[in-house]
Amino acid sequence: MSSERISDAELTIMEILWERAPLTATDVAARLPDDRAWSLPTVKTLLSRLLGKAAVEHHVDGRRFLYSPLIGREDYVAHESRRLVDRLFGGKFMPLFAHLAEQENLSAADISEIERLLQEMKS
Amino acid sequence: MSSERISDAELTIMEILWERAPLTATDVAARLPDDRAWSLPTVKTLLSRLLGKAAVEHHVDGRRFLYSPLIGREDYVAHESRRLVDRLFGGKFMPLFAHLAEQENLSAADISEIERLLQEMKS
DNA sequence: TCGAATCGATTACAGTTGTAGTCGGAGAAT
DNA sequence: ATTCTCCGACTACAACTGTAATCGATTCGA
Repeated sequence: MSSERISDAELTIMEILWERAPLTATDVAARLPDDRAWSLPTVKTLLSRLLGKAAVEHHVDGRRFLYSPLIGREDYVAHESRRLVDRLFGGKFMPLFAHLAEQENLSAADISEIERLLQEMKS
Repeated sequence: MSSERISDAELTIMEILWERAPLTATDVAARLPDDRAWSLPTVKTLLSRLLGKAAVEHHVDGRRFLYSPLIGREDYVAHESRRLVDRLFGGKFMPLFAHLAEQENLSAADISEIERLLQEMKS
């Protein structure tokens, strides 16, 4: 649950923790993508906010904290996808699919792949 | 273009203008959905901000303004969809489709509909 | 043991967002 | 002409965001 929204900057932190956890604040900072080379204080602020939002937890390790995600990536992705569908496509999947299919200019390979997925679902 | 993000409240206004334009601020307020019964000043603030973001334009009609969208709904939807794909699915369409298909629990009718769409695209 | 390096906590600060009040001017009604 | 009403413009203000500096405590190295 925890319907507090995770901001863009916070998501950057979550991605790092989803990839590997637990990590210290310093570890997280070291794994930042190059285009987001934030200072350590910034990383700590973001971690605190995520703690407040119950998106991560920490436990003490000596004199520092080890952070781990509390929200799963799957759950987050599902939540955000649903949000988009609700906001822009009247809550329905098909219009989104139609939009994406048109927009993304699917290759023949993509189409086959989708067909395979559909077959799978039928069974 | 105009990469200024449109906020949630602002989107509510845009939806009204996409459905029908031009409209005065008072008209827009009258068409608000019940769960967003904002005051007239609020609506005017949001319209001003949208003007600042070049998402709407207005022209004078006597002593009031008539507002119309400058950004098309299609463009906005495409932009936001792409944003989601980039943020959460590594910019690729297929993982999003796979996720949605699984999540949304497609009916047999949905599946046929998708297959039909795919056939269409092949030609 | 005494300074240096680290930690987490607290504070900062401007920009955005949600939500609205107030004010001065221009028309409308009398 | 005077008052009332309505409009857009400006102001308000707290919460959230992005980005960081500083501070007090602790520990590590010398």
